[in-house]
Amino acid sequence: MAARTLPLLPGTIELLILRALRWEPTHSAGVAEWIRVVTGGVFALEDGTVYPALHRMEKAGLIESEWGQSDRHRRARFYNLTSEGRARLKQMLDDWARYGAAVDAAIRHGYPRALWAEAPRA
Amino acid sequence: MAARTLPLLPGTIELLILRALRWEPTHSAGVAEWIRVVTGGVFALEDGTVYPALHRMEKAGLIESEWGQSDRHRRARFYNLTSEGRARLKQMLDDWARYGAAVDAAIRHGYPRALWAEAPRA
DNA sequence: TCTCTTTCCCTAGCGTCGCTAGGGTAGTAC
DNA sequence: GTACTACCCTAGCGACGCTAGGGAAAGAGA
Repeated sequence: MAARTLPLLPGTIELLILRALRWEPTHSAGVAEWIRVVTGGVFALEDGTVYPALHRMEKAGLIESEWGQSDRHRRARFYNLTSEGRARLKQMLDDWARYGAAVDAAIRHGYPRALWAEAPRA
Repeated sequence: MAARTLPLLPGTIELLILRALRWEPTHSAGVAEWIRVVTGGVFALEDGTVYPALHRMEKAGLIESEWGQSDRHRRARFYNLTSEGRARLKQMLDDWARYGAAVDAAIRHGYPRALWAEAPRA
């Protein structure tokens, strides 16, 4: 577990989508609805945001899809996690934890520069 | 404090930089170093990442700068928070808290869709 | 004095990604 | 059969972080 650095967090959507699909195959509107509900409305994604993300992720092999029928008897494309997607989810959860911890550490840091800087090199 | 939705977090850099400048005017390399140290190396930003961010933020009035001398006797541009920058920092801290809470809520959510979905509308 | 290294400054260009805006089709309701 | 809803999709844009370059100034050592 090396002290790998992290890029500056694009792709929270990916994490949320992977998480939304963890339980059962779901179509786009269902994913968006799940995200909206469980985040208390903090994230409210439009169609046009979710679809490209889903397509990107399918292309990347993280999810797969097939046509089915929605609750309301409409044609709908249901997405499901692949094993690669599950691995990715695991990694993203880990990254998120480290990311959040790092930002929190910076936020809570209480000392001015003079006190954290190392002594001048020899 | 309405249940405003949040965009999907670009600009963690901005938060980190504002936080780095909270204590005293610091030049670019100092900011990058502070971020690297307090995040335990999780974020290691290059010059080319920090400068555009600083310029953007100065243009936006969040920080201001003047030439000075670094610890190592080099010409260096020291950045400082403006009052607008402090207000922005406050807001970003709040946003970050809500953002993190929302993502955490989604991550910890333990129920499949069938159990969170509302009953079908009348 | 001359060269090398370090420190700090800066920009161009690229790829990714979320978002807005728009449009299409199939099923249901009236 | 007309309106409405649910679900699908894409184009194009702007923002942003990143890579990859390069340049000037101060000190160190020969």
